[in-house]
Amino acid sequence: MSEQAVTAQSEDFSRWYNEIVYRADLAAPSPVRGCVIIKPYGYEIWEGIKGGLDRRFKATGHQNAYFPLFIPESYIKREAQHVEGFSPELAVVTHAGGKELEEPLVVRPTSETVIGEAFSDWIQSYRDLPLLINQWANVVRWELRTRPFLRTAEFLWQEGHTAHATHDEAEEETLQMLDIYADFAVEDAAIPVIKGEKSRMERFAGALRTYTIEAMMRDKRALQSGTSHNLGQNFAKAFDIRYLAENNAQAYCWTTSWGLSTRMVGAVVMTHGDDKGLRLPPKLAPYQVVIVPIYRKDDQKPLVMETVNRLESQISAAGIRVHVDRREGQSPGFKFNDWEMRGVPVRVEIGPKDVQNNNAVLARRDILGREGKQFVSQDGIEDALEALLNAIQANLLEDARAFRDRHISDVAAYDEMRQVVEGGGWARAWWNGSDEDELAVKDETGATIRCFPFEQPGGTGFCVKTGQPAQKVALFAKAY
RNA sequence: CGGGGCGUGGCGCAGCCCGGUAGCGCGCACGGUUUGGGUCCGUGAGGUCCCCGGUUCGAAUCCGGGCGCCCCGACCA
Repeated sequence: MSEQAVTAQSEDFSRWYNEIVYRADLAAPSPVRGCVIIKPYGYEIWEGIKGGLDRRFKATGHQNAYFPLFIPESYIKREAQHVEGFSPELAVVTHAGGKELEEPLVVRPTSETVIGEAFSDWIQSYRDLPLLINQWANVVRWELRTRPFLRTAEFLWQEGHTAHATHDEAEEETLQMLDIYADFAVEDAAIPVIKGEKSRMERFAGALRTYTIEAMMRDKRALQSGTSHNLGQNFAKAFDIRYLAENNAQAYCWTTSWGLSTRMVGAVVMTHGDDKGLRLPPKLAPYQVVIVPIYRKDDQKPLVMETVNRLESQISAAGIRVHVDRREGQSPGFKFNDWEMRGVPVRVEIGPKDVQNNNAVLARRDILGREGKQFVSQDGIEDALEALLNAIQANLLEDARAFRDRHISDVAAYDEMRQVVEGGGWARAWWNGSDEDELAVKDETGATIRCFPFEQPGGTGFCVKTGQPAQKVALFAKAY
């Protein structure tokens, strides 16, 4: 790791992002174009995300299962819009076992089709419904341009797939899962998100409706951070997912799917990070607390380390993830910078003076310098840390929320919208345009409709593009 | 697929124009020094100079061809 400072966010945000990802040791380049190696520190963040979501899925009655990586090519083609949406980015296996396959196998870009096929076997009766399944998996989408975590050719995610007896139940499920994503984002990742519905253009290939949570990154670009789709009966009809109702009549199921990916790791980096590196929300931080021992000469070392070891077990026993930096070659100053780069929420410094005074220095990552430092007694340090971690979690959320709200503007005129978007902000405007109008906006301003927020101002207005009366407002932004 | 750039120890680069012992910074190993905000000094390990062909006594350098990667655009979780 180089010891030079990273590129400032203000200077070149995307360069900043790449440097942070590699220098904070989240990921490493892979031999295959568009793929990355997720290193342990990055993977632990993902594990935190998995844990937070999985708990919520289970609590709402979902079960995990696993479906094959390979999908017969013909499956993908069964739902018309689905093929059209995914064909360009499929990786296809044509040979295996030294022979050409009779039917090529697609490496799954998503699993609606295989799971739909399975569901049609599993579901016979209304008594089998609802069927609530989730899988943790890798998927492949051969994207033209990739960036670590934000868009890679292969990525990790969870995809939920459910089947229901009625449209309303499916809709309820779709919205419930969006709520779960939003709750996770806000509570665990400290990322404020806006819930809303996607426009027709941005809808999932084959869905009736797509809902999204949208987050604002530190460069003010929007990141779609999780989506939930009401698939209607489209996949049920393509894969013959039917059930026998109470009245002894056959009916097609109503299905949903919803996913959240390793992109969320990128969201955490870009929502909270600053020029010193990552700032991890305590709930997702692999290490919530790092202890840096400080000693001048070898004779001080045993004394300091004795205290450090004692505090380590004391803090760990309180359920706080703590790490002691026992590296010999580096100075404390180096370690301070290193852990700031890696975004550890709280640093504990223990030196000879602290040993003598039964003290410890706590330094918080979200407030750098003297202002963020405090001296506490070693007795009950775990309580002080607990409180501090909570405060940091809350502060990161508040910080991100304030930043976001500062950069969303209501606009009435098209020129105004163009201005806002050019300045990097998000524009909220009345909309009743067509697909063509939406495309035109993208061409002319670079912004897309991120969503029609659930939270609407009420009343009606005039479309920012067509000038016609409009029923709802849309959120426009440049997106990742 | 259009437009630009680049391939030289693990990483970042210089050398190429004008052919002649392959260099620098970081990192790594060892020894010492230092340690409360990125210590300093010394010693050392580490290279098919992207690949193939050509010119030449001699090619990282010149010529021809190929491959790969990065950035910008269109596509996208």
